Amino acid sequence: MKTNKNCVIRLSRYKNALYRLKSLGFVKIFSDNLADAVGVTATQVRKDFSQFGISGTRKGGYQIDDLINNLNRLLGKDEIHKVVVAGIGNIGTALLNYKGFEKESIKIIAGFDINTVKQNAAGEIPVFPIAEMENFIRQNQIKIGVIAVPDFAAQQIADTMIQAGVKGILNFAPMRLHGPENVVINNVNLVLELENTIYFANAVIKTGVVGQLTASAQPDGV
Amino acid sequence: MKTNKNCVIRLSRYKNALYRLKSLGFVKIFSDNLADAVGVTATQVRKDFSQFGISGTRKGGYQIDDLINNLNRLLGKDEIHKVVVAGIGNIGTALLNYKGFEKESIKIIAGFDINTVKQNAAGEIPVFPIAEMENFIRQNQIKIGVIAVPDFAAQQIADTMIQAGVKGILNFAPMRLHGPENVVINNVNLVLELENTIYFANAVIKTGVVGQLTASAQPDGV
DNA sequence: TATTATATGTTCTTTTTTTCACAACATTGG
DNA sequence: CCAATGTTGTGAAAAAAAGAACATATAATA
Repeated sequence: MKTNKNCVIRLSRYKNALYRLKSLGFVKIFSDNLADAVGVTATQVRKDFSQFGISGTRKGGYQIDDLINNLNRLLGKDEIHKVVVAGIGNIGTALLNYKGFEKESIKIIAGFDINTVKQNAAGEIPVFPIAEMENFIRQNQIKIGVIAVPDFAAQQIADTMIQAGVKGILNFAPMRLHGPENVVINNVNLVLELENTIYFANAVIKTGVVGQLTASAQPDGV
Repeated sequence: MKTNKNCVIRLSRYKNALYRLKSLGFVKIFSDNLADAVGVTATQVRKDFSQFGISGTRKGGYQIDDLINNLNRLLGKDEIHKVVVAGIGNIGTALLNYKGFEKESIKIIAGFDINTVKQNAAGEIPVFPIAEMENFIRQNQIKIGVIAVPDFAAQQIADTMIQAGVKGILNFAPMRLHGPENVVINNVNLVLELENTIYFANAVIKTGVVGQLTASAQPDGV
């Protein structure tokens, strides 16, 4: 199958929206409702589902529970994913505190920081010295790491993670990280997001309307 | 001119990379170097620049300072942009503490929180009760707001901001916000980013390589 | 059970984005 | 001053993504 990256990202959004709709009491849904909720066209929704072999019934639309199950399966949520976080500053702390991961089968099992004040081996999610990260990753066979350290330290942390066997990195440091072909690095740059927001807002202020933006995020491999 | 959204986002990335390269001592740069630094092709870099009327010299490449100036101008960095942040939790605090905005002409001038413990009118960046936000935005003619409150409160905060005159919102709450056509809402969903990373990492683990992902982020207007 | 209204699944088009290829031009060295 | 080298800028081609349209299936209804 041709794996379309934007498509996968949309799948995540669908799932997200479906959880919300479900919590509102909906049981079934039509492509155009879901399209509205996510901000794409109904055709796109159907096409995405079709591409991944998800089908509904020709007049009844889609069962939300079925959809969620299918999406979870596709997105790999039928197994628990263990994640470690390097850098327990504000963003790292936010992630450690966030309660919304469990239903996604994501479990942050440890944090690492160089600052002894942040360390706390007895916490609900323990925080260890960064020197212990490599061993920890190896021993627990962690495949996903989050980098929330200052930029100057980021590449080194990434290298360590990769060396220890991590295959996916979510990077919040404001720089592009490099790694081998078989590791996915997803960069989220908050400054950049704010800048873009400002740019488009300015465009709106000057021209009236920008229309529907559907711009690029940045899972960039390597 | 046809404003290509992805293109604008790449411009931000170029600028980012250029600052880094400059700090490393580089003075001029070629399209392929920059392409490497950002993770696109050299042609793409030249075409983007061309589209926005930025030019280099045929054998000397581009002067980094010129580029940065041009990009800043294009991205609206020749004026200071005042920003307010609603919700001084972990992410809100991270933004308030971040020192990298100044060189981008972005200035976070106030935070707002419902929790009196977070409030501190005398701080370097003052934090006021959320009830004062609307007036503050009006009086200071703020055009950009950041939402870092829990999901259930997000839409209401957005409505208030928009009512007060905000034209661009950067939303960290894990849900799609709605607003009128002439307001840009840029959603950054950290859970979703982590999920996507996991998905693509799994793909790597199973198939060996995903190749260069260039997937979508989501400035979605409305 | 037959009929009708409605939503899907898919093909075909259109649009957008990216890449290729190369002419034009600047710099460097003889 | 000329040739050799190397990089830009851009039009044309290719690829990818999104959208429109419609045939087909199915739920509801009588």
